[in-house]
Amino acid sequence: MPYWLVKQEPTTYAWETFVADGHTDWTGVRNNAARLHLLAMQRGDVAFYYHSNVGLEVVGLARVTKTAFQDPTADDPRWVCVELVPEAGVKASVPLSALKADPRTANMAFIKQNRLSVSPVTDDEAAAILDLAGG
DNA sequence: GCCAACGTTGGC
DNA sequence: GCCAACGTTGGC
Repeated sequence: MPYWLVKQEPTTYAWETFVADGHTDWTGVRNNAARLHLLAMQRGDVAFYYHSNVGLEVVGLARVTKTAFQDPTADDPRWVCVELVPEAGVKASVPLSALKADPRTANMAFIKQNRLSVSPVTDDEAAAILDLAGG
């Protein structure tokens, strides 16, 4: 089961807003590496939800409910988005500092390339994040 | 406010 | 096709 990490600034679209909405189309990705990750997402995959800029922590888990389709906010039809629904909040949010400090997560793609808005998470990394989040 | 990392653009 | 310049993003 593949895992992912999506990040968003809470001032733009906070986890709490996402929960209130019940679902969202993950639009606005304009980076080719992130685009390839969107295309690789399968229905049922879990994505960790990370607050960038403000908060700097993993705050919840989302589930992919629609695989990649054309991003309606883009002129170029190459850009795609997926639909996500909030799955669960985490017991304890996991700060970036904890991810960096833990050898199990210190080498995550997300940490090495923090500008990527969608990045893959390995099974081991996902287990470690869930552990840090209190299960 | 600064700097590092990365992608894009444009001149050659 | 290369590479310097620039813009954007994100963390500190």
